[in-house]
Amino acid sequence: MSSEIRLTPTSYIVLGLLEAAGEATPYDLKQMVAASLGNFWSLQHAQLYTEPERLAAVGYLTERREESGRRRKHYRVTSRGRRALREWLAEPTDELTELRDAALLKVFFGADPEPLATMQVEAHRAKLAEYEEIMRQAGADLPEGVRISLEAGIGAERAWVRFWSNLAG
Amino acid sequence: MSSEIRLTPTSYIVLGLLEAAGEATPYDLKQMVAASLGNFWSLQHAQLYTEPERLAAVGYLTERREESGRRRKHYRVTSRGRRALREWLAEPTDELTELRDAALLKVFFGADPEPLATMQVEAHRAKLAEYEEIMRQAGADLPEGVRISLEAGIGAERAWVRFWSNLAG
DNA sequence: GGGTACATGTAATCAGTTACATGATTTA
DNA sequence: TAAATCATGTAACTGATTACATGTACCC
Repeated sequence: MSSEIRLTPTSYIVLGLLEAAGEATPYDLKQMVAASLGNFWSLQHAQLYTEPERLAAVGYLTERREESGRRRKHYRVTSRGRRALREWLAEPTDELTELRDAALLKVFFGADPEPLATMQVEAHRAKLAEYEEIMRQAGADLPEGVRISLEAGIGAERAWVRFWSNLAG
Repeated sequence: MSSEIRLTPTSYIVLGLLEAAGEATPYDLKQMVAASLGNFWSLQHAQLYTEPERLAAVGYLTERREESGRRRKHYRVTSRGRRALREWLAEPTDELTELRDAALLKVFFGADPEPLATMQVEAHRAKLAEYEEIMRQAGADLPEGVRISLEAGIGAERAWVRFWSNLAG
């Protein structure tokens, strides 16, 4: 086994999800992503097939393929994978995420803000409501990290609603 | 000239910057990006060489190469390019940007929030201060879209500072 | 005039996206 | 049982990143 690859955020997502699940197929991963993480960091389903393969090839995961029927692939984190995940988790980062907001990009280049603001206020309000609903329903039961992330999402959405509302006149 | 390519945000950034500049070399574009846009949507410098080429190949830009000396390439938007840009600007979007924040991802997967929060508060405070300084110095002279984008950045940074401060205990 | 930093560009690689394909289940 | 939808996977493509490489100007 060739032994070095660069670990990307996608890698850590796969490692993190598998660590939580014990064992999972790419489709399971897809479900998990859709359930919560996907709100702030979505992935193409194809990546959930290729990334585990990449990780398994260098010993971060084991792969077990069903012999009959659907011949699904089941993955598990190895101790090497667990170590990599723990190291990543233990290392804080001062990296700042960029906004990379398409609507804002248009404004930057001179688009009329009004129609954008109208659409964006609505979209962000909907997203905010969705988050708040999840928080109301499940807030107390969520793992701490997940709940905190949700709070971050709520904070960000509120900021966006405020921003675009101001522009909508 | 083969006539269809997909226009990405990168494409519109190049078109938008060139439209503002009249004529520019990739290096000029790099400077422009660094000056303001890069704060919320950065690009690799190599993209500022390859993307204009891509756009020129299908008639969105013209390319003029210096005959002597550095043989720089100078680009200009064609009417086709201008039309594409205008259409993109005129079309509002309800697309919501994902957070995709590396620090938050760690929290999501169970990292200890404290050290992360400490680092992040500091980094976001610094960024916020930088934005506010730009606003103080140049705010009044900035093109409207640029100023509005800057305000968005300030709003977002404030939200992050608030969020991470809460976590830093 | 030798070093250092800025300027300019191309090539190679790779992660991520899109497209394609087929098998299994549910539903009408 | 036909149609639609969900589940599962691979292949091809391409945009973006990384790495390399050289030219030009400025400074000590």
